[in-house]
Amino acid sequence: MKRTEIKDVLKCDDFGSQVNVKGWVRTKRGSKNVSFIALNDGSTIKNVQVVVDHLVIGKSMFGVPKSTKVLGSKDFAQINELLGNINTGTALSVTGDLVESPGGHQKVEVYPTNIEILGMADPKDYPLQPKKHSLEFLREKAHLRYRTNTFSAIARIRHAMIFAIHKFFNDKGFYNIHSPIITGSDAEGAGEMFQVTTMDLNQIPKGEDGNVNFQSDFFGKATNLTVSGQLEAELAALALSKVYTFGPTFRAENSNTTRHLAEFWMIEPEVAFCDINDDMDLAEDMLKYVIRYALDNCKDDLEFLSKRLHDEEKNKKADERSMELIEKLNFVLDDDFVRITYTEAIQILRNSKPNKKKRFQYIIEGWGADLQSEHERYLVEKHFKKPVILTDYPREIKAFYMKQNDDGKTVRAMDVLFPQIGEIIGGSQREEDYEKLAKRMEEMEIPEESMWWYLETRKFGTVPHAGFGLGFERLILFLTGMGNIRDVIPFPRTPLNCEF
RNA sequence: UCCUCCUUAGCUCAGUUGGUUAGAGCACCUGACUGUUAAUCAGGGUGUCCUAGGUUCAAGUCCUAGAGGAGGAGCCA
Repeated sequence: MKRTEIKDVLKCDDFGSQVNVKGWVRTKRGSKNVSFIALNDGSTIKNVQVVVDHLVIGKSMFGVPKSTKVLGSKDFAQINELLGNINTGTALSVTGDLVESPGGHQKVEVYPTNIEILGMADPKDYPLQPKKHSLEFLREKAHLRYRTNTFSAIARIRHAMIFAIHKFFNDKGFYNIHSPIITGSDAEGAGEMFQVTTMDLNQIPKGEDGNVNFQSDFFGKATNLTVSGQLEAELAALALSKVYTFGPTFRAENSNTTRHLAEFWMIEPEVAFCDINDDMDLAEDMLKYVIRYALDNCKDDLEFLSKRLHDEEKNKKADERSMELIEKLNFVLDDDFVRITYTEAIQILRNSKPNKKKRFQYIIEGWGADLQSEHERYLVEKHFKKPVILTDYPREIKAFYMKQNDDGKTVRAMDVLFPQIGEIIGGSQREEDYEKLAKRMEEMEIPEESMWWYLETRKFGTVPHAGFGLGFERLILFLTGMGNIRDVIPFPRTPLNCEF
């Protein structure tokens, strides 16, 4: 019989019809004559309840005579063995009647005439119990944590967001670009890189100067994993007009926080004939689109995660609790993001209470200081109480490729700041003037010879263009209300941790 | 990389000023129960108190070092 997914079974009202469901047991409860099995197949966060009448299953599967009433008789040995092998984690194929549930917690349930055990799970060894586990414990069981409500919900939302992002850009006429994962450029300027080599690390060939000789390496030169697809995306945008990348990104920073991964996924749109204002519009539109998509398509999972967050924060003081998850998502949709310049932000921060009362760990003295997370959080969570886009940062604290303003002091950077997670997007209008770009690279000691291809786009038909980078896992953090980025990617890579 | 905290049963955790045989809830095992909703009821402790040294008559508890984990900061997305 053809399998029906549980999400469809739960929607069905064709009572009396035969169905087959397959899935993994979440809990089994039972009394002498009847057992209740909650079965989940990942198609939805909801379980289907399988109600096993011991006499009925005995009759249909093992030919136990209808007249049998003595439960201890040997006719029941097979039934008891079957039920004994059904535990949390066991994989089952269940065939039976779809019936309207007399219980209050579900509309339908399955009344089986046949149960096949597809894969057993010894309850003495299976680590997941029908109870709340700590996220730290589940991180160590990353191979099994998909089988929990929290992590299956996150997985489904992650998928929905991947799809929504592609749909958003496709509908707007963007082309998806596969930027390279192995790069020969060591000047992407976005952080420490992982080296890629096939050399025997015990016998590294050295040149006469004592430095490593990469000529015998696979590519004949030093290579790394990409830290950004932006530079390649710019090349594509200066031919295709509107492009985006969505790929893995690698940073070898020794960052030990709830917001950093060594391997993460990044979305980087790049648009020609576009200035920083268009760039901000695009960023705001995209964030609102995908949040709207999640609210429209991931309702059950978001409701579960909202409840989870609420339970988690029960012990916190009222003013330390976060906003209810779905309310928070709607809140982002309802208002325009605040757009202010770095200079205006400094003014606000200098006059703020925590700055005057020296509550900030880093006191804002004057223009030019880099903003710390405490300052960003103050602006977003206390002052404006909505997402903020900061623009026109001092050029000294930003990357070489950002377009320089006429004031000679600032660049057309824009950072989108969200509550709790801080910087979710970093972007800029790019410097399209060859002379200015080359001069800035020289000042920042970026070797021109390794970036000749990038510079050539400013020599041949250069146009104003802009783009940004969105950290995918930070988006998922925000959407799911989770507190640690290691819980929104299936197999997190962080310093000293590359399990699975 | 810096700062702070944590590590006791399968899981979550309690364990007082150092003092008999180290505890609870859940899980698990045994049994009871005619429809449960993280079922309930009765019984059962299943332990390298992270590791290695040290102090002490006596260490889960104090000291030193190490390992692992978490939170915050920096870097950033």
